[in-house]
Amino acid sequence: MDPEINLQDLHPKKRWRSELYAQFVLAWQNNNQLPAEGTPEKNVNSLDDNHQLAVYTPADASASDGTVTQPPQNQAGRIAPSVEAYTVQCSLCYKWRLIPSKEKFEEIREHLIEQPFVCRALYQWRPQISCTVKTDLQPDGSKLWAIETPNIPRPPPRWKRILKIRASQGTRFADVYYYTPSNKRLRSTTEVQRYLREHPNEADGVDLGQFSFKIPLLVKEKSLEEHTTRVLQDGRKRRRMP
DNA sequence: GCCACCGGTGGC
DNA sequence: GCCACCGGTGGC
Repeated sequence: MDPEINLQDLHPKKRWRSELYAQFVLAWQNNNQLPAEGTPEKNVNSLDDNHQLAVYTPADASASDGTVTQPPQNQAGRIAPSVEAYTVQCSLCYKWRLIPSKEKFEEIREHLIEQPFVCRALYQWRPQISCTVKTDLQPDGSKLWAIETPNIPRPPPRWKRILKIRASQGTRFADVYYYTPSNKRLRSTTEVQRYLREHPNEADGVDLGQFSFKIPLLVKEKSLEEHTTRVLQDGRKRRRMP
């Protein structure tokens, strides 16, 4: 039986903040490490094969999203980074757990507030997992992290939600796009609205509430630790950091 | 000509 | 100041 935290005990604001720990890990300069096409990726430090984690890589992105076959380049020839892994922080022990797939991540994210993530939720993939197992990943200066908004709905069946990191860090660091079942790219709720109106055959059972164009908040690893510590101090002083 | 990408801006 | 939205444009 999973232990459960009592959300009622937390001040709403603190509760909100304490549940913010669904995060992307972004690989910033992974262009030198693109795995050969079709090669399963097993690069996650400190994990053994039993864990069978699939890390979200550029190669995976091209396979599952069908949107890119080559790393995109901007005018300067720089390769845009892409999301390398998805991780969620356990609401009990605060350790980071890698999520085996983007789809699973979206599933967790969708209900993160009502169902805070706990290590044991990964039981299906990692039978030995519990809060006593050491953290999957530690901020080590090699990655960029971005904090997701909790409770973003999963995209409708056959639709895909893509976070596209920009190659040049100008006004914003990423964009969210939705791809329709017929692979048309939409970039705002008004475009979604119009598309659904003009394609009633694809609009069945689909409504605007299922879409969110919110991009995650980019944070430096250092800030991430400070942020985490601060929230811990606010919310649960007696908990130990992983 | 198309479209992916990025910057600008208007509304809040 | 933030962010949702979309126009412009450069590369293909």
